[in-house]
Amino acid sequence: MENSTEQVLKKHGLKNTRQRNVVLEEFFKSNNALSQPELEKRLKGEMDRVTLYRILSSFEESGILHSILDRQGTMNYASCNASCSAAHHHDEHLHFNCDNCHKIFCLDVKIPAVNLPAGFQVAQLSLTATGLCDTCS
Amino acid sequence: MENSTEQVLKKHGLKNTRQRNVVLEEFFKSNNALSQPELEKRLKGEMDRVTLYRILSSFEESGILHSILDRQGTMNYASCNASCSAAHHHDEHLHFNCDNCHKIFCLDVKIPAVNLPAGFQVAQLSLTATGLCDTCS
DNA sequence: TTTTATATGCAACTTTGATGCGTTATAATG
DNA sequence: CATTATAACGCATCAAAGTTGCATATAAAA
Ligand SMILES: [Mn+2]
Ligand SMILES: [Mn+2]
Ligand SMILES: [Zn+2]
Ligand SMILES: [Zn+2]
Repeated sequence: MENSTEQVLKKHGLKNTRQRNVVLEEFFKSNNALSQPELEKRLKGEMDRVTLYRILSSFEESGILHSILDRQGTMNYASCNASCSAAHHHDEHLHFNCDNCHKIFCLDVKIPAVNLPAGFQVAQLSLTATGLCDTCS
Repeated sequence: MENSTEQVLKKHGLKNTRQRNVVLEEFFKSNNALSQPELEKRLKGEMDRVTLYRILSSFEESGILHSILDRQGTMNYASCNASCSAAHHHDEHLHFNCDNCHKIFCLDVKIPAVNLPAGFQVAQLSLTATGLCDTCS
């Protein structure tokens, strides 16, 4: 009987280590994005700082997580939806950064198309909102 | 006879120091945003690293520059338009981050309005595009 | 020209992140 | 189940970005 974090690791072809399961559990428990500093605080004693960095990178590369830069330049991570893979991320949605609780939410809001001046070729768009989240407002 | 950087400093009520004029000249010479590391490289020997940080902060606070976070989390700065002040920045336009030359351009493209889920109150929107700029494409 | 507030330089420190390397543990294979 | 190759981990070390405290220098006002 495998738990769900182990299933996710297997599905993405990653070795089933204690540290990876611990990190993944944090995301399963949270409904918003988690910053690297926050994760480091929560997992102090559980694993080395460097291991956390490497796990986050490998999770992003394999399509388990996607990264979000907040207003202060801090790296945050959130679960990807099921269709994400190493080959392609499908995370072009709005990210909401609450000014009060500082949480970051992935909202199911599509990024509108924009008209750019001639010569500019868009590869990717990112849209971030600041303000008050639904619980803080 | 004052040069234009001195006029800008006076207009914003900032002391006219050699270091501030040197920093401001870099922005007058550039048609794209400048990153902190790039500025530090260019102004090595001209002033202390800490002074540069403090000048950039004061310029942002007084509405001379606005800050832009690029994809790698590096802080960049660009000239504000004439109507910006300490009280309010008017820099809600699209920022284009070229994948090739890595320059950041402030484009005169308004950020479209978006519909958020109930409870979320937007204070500010930021829209960033990556791709190829007009000279690289 | 003096005075005073502000800006600067320098030292020290923190945080975030990267890299090299020896050791440990996973998972495949026999 | 035992062996073994390889990937992951822990630890040490380093670098870049940014902050803070304090003494000194310098604009700008008096
Ligand atoms: Mn997201
Ligand atoms: Mn801009
Ligand atoms: Zn909130
Ligand atoms: Zn370019």
